[in-house]
Amino acid sequence: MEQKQISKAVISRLPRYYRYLGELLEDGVERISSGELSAKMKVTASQIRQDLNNFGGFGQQGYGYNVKYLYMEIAKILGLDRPHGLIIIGAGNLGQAIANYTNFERRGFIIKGMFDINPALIGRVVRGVEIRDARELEPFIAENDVQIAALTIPKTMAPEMADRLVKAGIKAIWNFAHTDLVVPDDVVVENVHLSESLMRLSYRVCSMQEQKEKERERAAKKKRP
Amino acid sequence: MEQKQISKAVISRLPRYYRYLGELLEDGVERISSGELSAKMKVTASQIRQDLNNFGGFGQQGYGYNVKYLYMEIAKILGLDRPHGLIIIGAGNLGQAIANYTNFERRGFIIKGMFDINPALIGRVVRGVEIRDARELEPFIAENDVQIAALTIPKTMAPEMADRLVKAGIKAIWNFAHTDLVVPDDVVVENVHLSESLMRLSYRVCSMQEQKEKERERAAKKKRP
DNA sequence: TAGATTGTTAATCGATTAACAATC
DNA sequence: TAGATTGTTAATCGATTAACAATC
Repeated sequence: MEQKQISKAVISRLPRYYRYLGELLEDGVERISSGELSAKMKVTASQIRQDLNNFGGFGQQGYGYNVKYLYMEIAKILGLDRPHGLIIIGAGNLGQAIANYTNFERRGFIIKGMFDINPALIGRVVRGVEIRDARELEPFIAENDVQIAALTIPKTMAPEMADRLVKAGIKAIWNFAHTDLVVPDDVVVENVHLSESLMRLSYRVCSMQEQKEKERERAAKKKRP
Repeated sequence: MEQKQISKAVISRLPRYYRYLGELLEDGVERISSGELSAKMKVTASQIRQDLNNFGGFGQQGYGYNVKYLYMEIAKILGLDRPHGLIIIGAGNLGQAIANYTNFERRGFIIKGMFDINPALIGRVVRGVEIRDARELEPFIAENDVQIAALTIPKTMAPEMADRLVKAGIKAIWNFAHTDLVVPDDVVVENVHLSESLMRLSYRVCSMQEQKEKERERAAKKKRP
């Protein structure tokens, strides 16, 4: 919760620390050293200490870190200690998957509404949340405390919808559409580009295959030179 | 398609280059310079040239890059020029969302089957793909050419299922379960941890808010010192 | 040829790791 | 007190950017 621009790399590691600490907490572990945590998480102890000290000294020399305290401090840093109103734009499978994931609500992400343009979906209820007509979007945002919009619609409609969301006063867009959105500087966009993730996977599968082939060749050459 | 260990950062940028080149191709653009592409993508021209030259010289001095050629070369690098058999483990909303995304098939990711343990889902057909009983998993993998498994099941069941997949000979796991999987070195795991993505978003929303408050304070102090 | 733009080397910047003094 | 482990500084490593010679 400090200033002086924390690096993106650090931020992206915090949720993973949070997850591991949550599991330790469930297992009844009271304290942990950076060394033990490092072994569990497969990162260096140095990195853990360095990362945490961006936000203050949460540990104690000779003791380590109190799991529950650190867990709650990271929650504060990530803003999980306060509620965030969330709407889902696009009530297809992906939108419904998000709506159905109860853990988000446990972390303070309150699903206020879902929207779609498909008449077959409008009116249906997913986990207690009604799917509304996308035309009702602007008044809904104005009347409800909504910070975040998850955008789970086709990429062709995404830029126009992003504009509407920004104009309606949304603070952040969780973008699942396969396109880059253009928004003002003070609106946060977090992209989840599944196709890019799958391509990275594909690259890694192929290079793994190549590596294995090369090894096989080398082995064959050794045997029969 | 070269060796000498390409950095992860480079790989993760390739799919985005690929996406932009695909759009340029659709728009009928024949050639583009690193400078123009850099302006479009909001990255430095230097980085584009540096990234591409990891894999060979695709451009031409004084001309730039041929869009179609570069597009196809990146496809080769990413392994999109050959088919990848894919199965989906977990036929809930998320699994169905993946099954319904036609673009994956256009990139060579062929959905061979879907699996679930829920009797209400088994037998249903999603985009021509039947949902099968998870007990049929091993023989199915043995008989069909399956490289990749998308894992869209709850985290409690994920580790056990990952073991089964590895034993059955799967090459890569596209992991949507909120947990880290332990697999042998030659099995690729690509994680999509949505909850971590949402927490990063939350952090950024909160720090944006803080920044604005600070600015407001500063402005107020100036006015009334 | 002159202009444009790459490929590539060198310089800078930032992130990670190592080391250790401070201290519980 | 002695041992353990943090917080933090310094060293290393890697990634990004700048610069420019090569060349189309």
